[in-house]
Amino acid sequence: MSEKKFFITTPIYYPSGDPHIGHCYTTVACDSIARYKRMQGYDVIFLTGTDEHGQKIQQKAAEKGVTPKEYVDGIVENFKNLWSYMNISYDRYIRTTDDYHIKTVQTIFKTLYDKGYIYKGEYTGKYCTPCESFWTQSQLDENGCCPECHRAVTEAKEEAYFMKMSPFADRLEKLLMETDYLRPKTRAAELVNNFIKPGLEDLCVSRTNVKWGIPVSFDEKHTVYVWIDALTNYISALGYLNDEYNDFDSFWPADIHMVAKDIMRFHALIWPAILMALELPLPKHLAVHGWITFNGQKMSKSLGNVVDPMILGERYGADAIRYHILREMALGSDSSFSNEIMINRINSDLANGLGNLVSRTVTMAEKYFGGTLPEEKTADPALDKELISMAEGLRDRVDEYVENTALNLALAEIFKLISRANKYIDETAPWILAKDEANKPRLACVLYNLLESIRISTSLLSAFMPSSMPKVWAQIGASAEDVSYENAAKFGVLPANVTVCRGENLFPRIDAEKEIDALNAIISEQAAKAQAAAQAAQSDDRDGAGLEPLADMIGIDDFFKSDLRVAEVISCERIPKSKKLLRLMLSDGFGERQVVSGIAKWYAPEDLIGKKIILVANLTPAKLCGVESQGMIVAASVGEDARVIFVDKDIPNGSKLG
RNA sequence: CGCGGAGUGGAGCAGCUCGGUAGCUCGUCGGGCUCAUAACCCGAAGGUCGUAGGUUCAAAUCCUGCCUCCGCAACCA
Repeated sequence: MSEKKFFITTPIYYPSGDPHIGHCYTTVACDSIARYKRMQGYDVIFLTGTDEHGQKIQQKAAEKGVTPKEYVDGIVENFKNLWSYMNISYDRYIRTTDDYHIKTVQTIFKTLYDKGYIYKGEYTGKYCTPCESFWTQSQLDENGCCPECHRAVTEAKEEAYFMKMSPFADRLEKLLMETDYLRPKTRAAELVNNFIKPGLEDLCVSRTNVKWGIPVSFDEKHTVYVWIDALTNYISALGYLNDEYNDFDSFWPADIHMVAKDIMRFHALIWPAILMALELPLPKHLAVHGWITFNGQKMSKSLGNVVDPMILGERYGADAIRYHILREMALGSDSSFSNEIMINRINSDLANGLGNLVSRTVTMAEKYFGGTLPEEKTADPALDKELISMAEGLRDRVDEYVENTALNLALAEIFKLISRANKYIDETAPWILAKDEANKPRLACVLYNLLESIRISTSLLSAFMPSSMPKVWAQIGASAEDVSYENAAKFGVLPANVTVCRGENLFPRIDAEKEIDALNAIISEQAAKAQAAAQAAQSDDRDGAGLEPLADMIGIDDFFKSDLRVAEVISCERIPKSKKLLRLMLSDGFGERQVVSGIAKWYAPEDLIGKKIILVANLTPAKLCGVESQGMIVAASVGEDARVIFVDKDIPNGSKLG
């Protein structure tokens, strides 16, 4: 057991569907860091897992006619298969349905209650079942639906436990602004200004209408709501307040929690607050990365552009995918993914750069020396010095980048040496040396220097591309000892009479045009399937694809509660400060009234003036952006868009619909 | 005047903290080489560094106004 401990985590993923390349992104990055740290001699725990509770899982399971546990068991299997395929070396896989985790969560909940941080209150709000989220009225989207998934929300009011957040506001602000907890720190101001300064709201930490979850031990009708259940996985997996493991004292606080930007908020505010309440040390770093965008768009199932990492892996190899993901990823910003970028990257760096370097070096060693270099060598410092010093210093430079979670830069640094080695071949022109027997010692030295450069770069690369680097080592005749981390900072480690052995091409060059076509075909096929599936799921009606599900039956009386009138748009203008709102003056037959409508995205004021529309005339007035709205304009939602329903000009203003 | 980020050769980015020859990767064009996976190496073209001012001997870099794009927040009765 090493004295040096290192604890790194991915988020626990929500297994409501199969894993995709977004999950890969975080996990591959953590895996590479974990492997690198192990190389450095750290005693590492690399944790990943799944967040398996909540109403959405309950519902998905019900749809399939299985128990929630059976349902998540199936998805978890798929996650684990993908991780195994991608060579993810996690040490621990936590499932929030594991007994020991449940025990920890219940104990923490009770502790926080006893300390007075958790109290019983009442929650009112709109709840989106698929997203497992409560939303305030103001957070809802243009159709009054969930701002995340745009599906209908339900009114919910219930007794609930809350956790006080205000006691931690000052410390959270300091944590974000004055420490390097958050990476990149550029997002700290955003969090502080948006959430801390306006006053942190207390956090709803229990639910009564969700059965699939961890019961509150002292009040069994309550189920622990997502935060305390999910976030505490990071410590329950170390054995905090449970008997499953005994690593909390030696591995906490975590060195790195890595997350994507959509859950940054929870890890930057709520998780530290929970730890503060428990009086536990805070994690050292929260590394936030962006999303993978596909051709500039966010990846989404509805767009059908979710890339299945398995398909890519089968075509190009898991390591090529890992490399591409890691090389493109910069902390903070989104990274664009497109078939073209990926293929170009694989071709230029892996095939042309590294693969070809290994190939030409090994071939020359075989061709000129029958595979085994002679011991007698002649150095030429003028030509060799730069390559050697670059190789010797590489490890320290990569160390620094890994330390800062800048994996893209770490890889760039390694590939600088690979490029330099390719250039070295041209400078030394081994094929000319080979023509004269007298130059053999010099030739041997050149090839040896190349093999050493390859050894050093691939030793370091093995943390990022674990399955293909051993193949290189077999070709260059390097032993396990030769490619250790220790030796990565030394030049001259391979035996002087090293024997090489040519093998398969490591990274075959990809025919870009052909592959892009093939991938596009796969993607459109997927999109078609996704649409068909959506269609089947939504409704039996063949034309129902993409439509919202039909609402519950109501009586005619309910219908007549709403007073729908024809009205004419007299004037219309944008509301400054708002992207979405238009202010309309309507003539409703009785007089004029002002209505605010969130259609500025689709209609310019002049599109509406003089037109007749349908007005919901008996809505209680409300203020939007400070402007009073006395009614609502009827519009149809077409996917993300809205279309106003216009009516015939000869229907008089004020005519009642029914 | 909500908060924050960004605008640099065809594409993607670095440089801006601490002003002083505008750099990297890919692409394009020309050349070289033949050990290698039509790979490798060299060279060239291509940029008013969003815009208008200001400070300075000197501004991509500092200051001010404006424009555009992107997140987040407040609103789509």
